[in-house]
Amino acid sequence: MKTAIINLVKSGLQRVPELEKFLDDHIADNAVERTKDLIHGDFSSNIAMRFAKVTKKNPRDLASIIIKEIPESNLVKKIEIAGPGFINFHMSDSAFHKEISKIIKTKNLYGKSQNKTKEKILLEFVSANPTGPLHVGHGRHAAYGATLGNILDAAGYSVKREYYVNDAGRQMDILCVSVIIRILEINTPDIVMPAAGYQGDYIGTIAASLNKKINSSLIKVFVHLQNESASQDKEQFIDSLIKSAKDTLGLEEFNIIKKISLELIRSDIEEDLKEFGVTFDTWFSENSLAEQGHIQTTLSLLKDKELLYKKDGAIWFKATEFDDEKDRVVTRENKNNTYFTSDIAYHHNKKVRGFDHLIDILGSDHHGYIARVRAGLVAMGHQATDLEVELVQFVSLFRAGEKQSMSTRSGEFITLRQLREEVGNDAARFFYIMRSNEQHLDFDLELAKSKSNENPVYYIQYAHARIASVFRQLEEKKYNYNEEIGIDNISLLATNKEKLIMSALSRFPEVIELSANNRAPHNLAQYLRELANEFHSYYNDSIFIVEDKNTRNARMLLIKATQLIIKNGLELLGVSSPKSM
RNA sequence: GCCCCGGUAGCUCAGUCGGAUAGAGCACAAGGUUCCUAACCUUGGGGUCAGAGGUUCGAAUCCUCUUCGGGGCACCA
Repeated sequence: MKTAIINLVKSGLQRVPELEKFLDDHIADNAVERTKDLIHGDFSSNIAMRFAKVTKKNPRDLASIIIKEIPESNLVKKIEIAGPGFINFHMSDSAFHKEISKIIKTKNLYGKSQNKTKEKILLEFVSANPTGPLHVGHGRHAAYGATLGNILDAAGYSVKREYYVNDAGRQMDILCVSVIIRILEINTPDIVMPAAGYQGDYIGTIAASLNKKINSSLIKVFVHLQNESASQDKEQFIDSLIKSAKDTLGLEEFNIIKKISLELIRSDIEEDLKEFGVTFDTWFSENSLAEQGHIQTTLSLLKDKELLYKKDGAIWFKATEFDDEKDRVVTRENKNNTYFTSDIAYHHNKKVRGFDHLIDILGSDHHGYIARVRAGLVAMGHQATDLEVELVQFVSLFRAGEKQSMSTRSGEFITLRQLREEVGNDAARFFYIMRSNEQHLDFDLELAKSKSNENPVYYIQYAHARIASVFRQLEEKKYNYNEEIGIDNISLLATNKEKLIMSALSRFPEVIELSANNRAPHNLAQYLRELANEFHSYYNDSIFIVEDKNTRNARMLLIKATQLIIKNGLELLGVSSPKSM
């Protein structure tokens, strides 16, 4: 609907000689917006004010020149100049009626782009280290990423979702040692988990499920452990434990325990997310990059480009040549590559796999990392704009006004699973995305749990359920819903409430477009609340199941369309649409 | 010290490349159901858009400075 108005404005511009040259300007594409107040019509354009200066004309005069050139359309009832030079469009009733029958006919396709003509996007999100269960912070990433993916899909992008599994590096060794200690603990209960190990109960669960025989050589690890002195650095201590475990068990045995532990945790995360309605097209292993030689290829490519140098025994990448603030180590003094090296290879690999645009969803604490990854990507021959990073701010969990702690190592965090069990998937999904991702989120457990009017999820779901209930009532009263009669009599929808709700419904495609462009699912959440509000208001104002067959079917058609949009919208948010509550 | 995000009603937050009288929910006050679910609706009060300058026809929105809160500035990930 909005596109139609934009096209009208453009064809008006086209016939004004001094404005013709601005036709392709982005100003023309963004010159039309919904009005806040219906006394200004349905759509409004500020185009005359925008071009007043370059044409040296009074905005109102320019507006009248443009209006004269705008072609007739049966969508538009009236065009008028208002205020300092706005061009206001009052839509005809039939324009809205057409939109409603379009919703009814296209059903769940309404508002969604049919052909995937836009960029191929790789959306990477969550990517939490597989060292323990997801906590409530990861939940926000999961909800935001999944919803954004759905919305981008709906807006016509081809989207693949990916989870990057950090299955290489030191923290995996720490995980493995933590598991070994819990295995030893089964026969040696007084053994102590070092401070730098993973403390969570799930480590014990893994140890128990491994069902490993106690190898007598493991006692050496135990002895080593007993020698822990209070003065020793806890990070150094765990490193020496890792070394001694590898030596006594042998690398092969150590890696078996590591691999099994990793897969147990990773598959648990996958299951957790799946239950949350969040699925991925690929689970990309960091380790596979090294195994398939991508890290070496990357390093030698950078070397060939003379972008690497040695200093202090380490190998550095000239990140400063690509707008990073300092050069970065790719290979440490101990010959191990850094995490950053994997990331260069990884992001290069994403491009090689044929994606036009890469979106990474990261925690806001990673913002300092962006410039460096982008530098790596550009060094590998790609565009700086190929990589887009969306930052998600932290989640604070509140219970009875008290802030809950969230530290992974200590094991005292609230998991995503616990949250879902407590408040339910629907409330969790909605609460996570109802605020802008750039905003710190105070997640109020009591509120999310409350089955009351304080909870915005139920407000929207209730609108959907109420409509289902009206259809049930219709049957009980022995009436049939006839869609054709409804469409034939759609012009009977003419009350103020009906106009308001039709206007709200016709906004849905614009909201999808807006949410996609702004990477802002909360826009959609807010829209659904407004739509539900229009419906509840209509419900209280009007009787749908009336005697007159024509009016009855027209109204049922309208609320059917409303139900469709609410369902489509909630589906994008990953929230269910109950038929009764 | 440098960088990123934020500061909008009592509380939690929306606010579309800058647009018309700054909005919503909760809370508060007053009403509404012989009729399709009251998990609902209607009405009302409530604002130095953190502060100060600037840009212009027009600023919550853009620029500069100040201030407060969160985060980041590794041969960790």
